Amino acid sequence: MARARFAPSPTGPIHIGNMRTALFNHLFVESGSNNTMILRIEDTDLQRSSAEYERLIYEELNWLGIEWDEGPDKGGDYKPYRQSERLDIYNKYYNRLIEEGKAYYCFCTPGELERDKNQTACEASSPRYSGRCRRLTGAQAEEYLREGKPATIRFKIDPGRTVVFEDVIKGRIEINSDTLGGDMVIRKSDGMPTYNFSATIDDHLMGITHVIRGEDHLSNTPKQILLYDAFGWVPPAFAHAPLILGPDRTKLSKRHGNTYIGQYRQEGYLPEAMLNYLALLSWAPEGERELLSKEEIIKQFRLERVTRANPVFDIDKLNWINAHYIKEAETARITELAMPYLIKEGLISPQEAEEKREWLELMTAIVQDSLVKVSDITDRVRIFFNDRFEPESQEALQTLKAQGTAEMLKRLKSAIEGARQVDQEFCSGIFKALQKETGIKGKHLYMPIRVAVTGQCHGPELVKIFSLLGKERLIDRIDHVLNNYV
RNA sequence: GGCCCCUUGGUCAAGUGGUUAAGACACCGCCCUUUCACGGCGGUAACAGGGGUUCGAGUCCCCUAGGGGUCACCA
Repeated sequence: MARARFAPSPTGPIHIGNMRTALFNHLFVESGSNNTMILRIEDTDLQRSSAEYERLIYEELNWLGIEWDEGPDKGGDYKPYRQSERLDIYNKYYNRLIEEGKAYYCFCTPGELERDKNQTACEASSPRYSGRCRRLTGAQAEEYLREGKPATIRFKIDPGRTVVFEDVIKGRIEINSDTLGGDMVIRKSDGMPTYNFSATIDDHLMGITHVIRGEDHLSNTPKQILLYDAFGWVPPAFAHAPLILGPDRTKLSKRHGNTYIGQYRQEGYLPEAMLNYLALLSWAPEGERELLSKEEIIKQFRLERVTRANPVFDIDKLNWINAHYIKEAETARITELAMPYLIKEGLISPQEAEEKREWLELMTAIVQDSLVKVSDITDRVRIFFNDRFEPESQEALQTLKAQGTAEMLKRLKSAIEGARQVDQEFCSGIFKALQKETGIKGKHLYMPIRVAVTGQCHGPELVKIFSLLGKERLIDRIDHVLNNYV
């Protein structure tokens, strides 16, 4: 009966690291029976949050197959699930802390705080709030409030306390309250709660039993535990997963190329590949098989088996996994996914994408096994579109200029003209016959043919190329080459 | 800088005091293929360093070094 939550801020496209956090929550929830996944939108940063980014969160989660039982779009017994709609709730708890003397209004201006910070910066330890407004009397605070002075609310953090908790992944963690920066702001002067406050209130009120998140929140945890204590609540279990690093061992960021999950989707990575790879970062299955379906991963997943060291994001391995799933996928699906790339590349029109679907699927089948990501398809199938190509290189051109090529191609052309179909049977027959008639064999036979029908020295099997292009186009291409390059 | 976390091959990682220290990606080689890709087989390569504890340490303890995180009226 565990309840876990994924609580993103709609302040940008969803990052690889966030996605893995969402995934770990999902795997954890699904690995038990009767567990619940909650999606909570933490939109308390008014400047940066937007409805569009919230929409994107749903879209990306759906793409990867991460489901939730309660959320802004789904409702649930603990609604609302958007923090900006929970302000009344937070008010109640600020007041309670103030009444109990555990929090107070602070009227320090940003300038004052800046000055304090610069002063303490000289000291060896980390900066902390001076506690100036803590000493204000109730009457003074009332007075300032009446004057309309901007105020935050601060939660008292007494020094000399040791906060201890047992992290499901990291183990026992002990932190001294001296290092927490002093009394912390729980309500900003714009009336919004700060992260540590709203997360704590909501996690408690929503009955969250397991907080699974990135390691960057490890240092927030003691502050939150102090809040739980102040309210007399029992904190949930915490599980902090190590952060994903770039190849240079710094936190994964834009400098490392694609960091948003949507970019991978757009490049033609399959969700099952992404999910499989992400699950393999900081976690390993018990057996030796690494290519696992979501169901298989769920069956084995346990938070306790998540590693503590930071993994490096390895695009090579993702590519390998993705290529595997592309090979395994239905050709119809890959064809469908390939359409936007072919259209964008100008290889086909949107109408052709529909009308010539059957042929396009035959084409996709030919190159499917060679794709690392779906977008690779454009380069692989380009040879099937332009009938007026030039030989790709000097080498290709030389191949056509070889002794006897013209004669051989003419014979090939007339054989095709006379053929019912250019299929496997036709091909093996005509290739054998050409060998006999012209005395050209091996590489010297196949290469000129390949170049004559595609312009390239490399590509799929000739038979497949023949049957896909069909009689007319083959003849047309051979004529074109005969007239211009031989 | 203070505090916290971490450290097995280039990368992901198995390993919970006794192993020839798994496996995967990448790389290299061979095979398949009259091309490319796919595929098959094989190979190179690791316990950060130093002290302890122990009959015995990748596994436990300490120190050093390195990496990461965090020190906001951002989440």
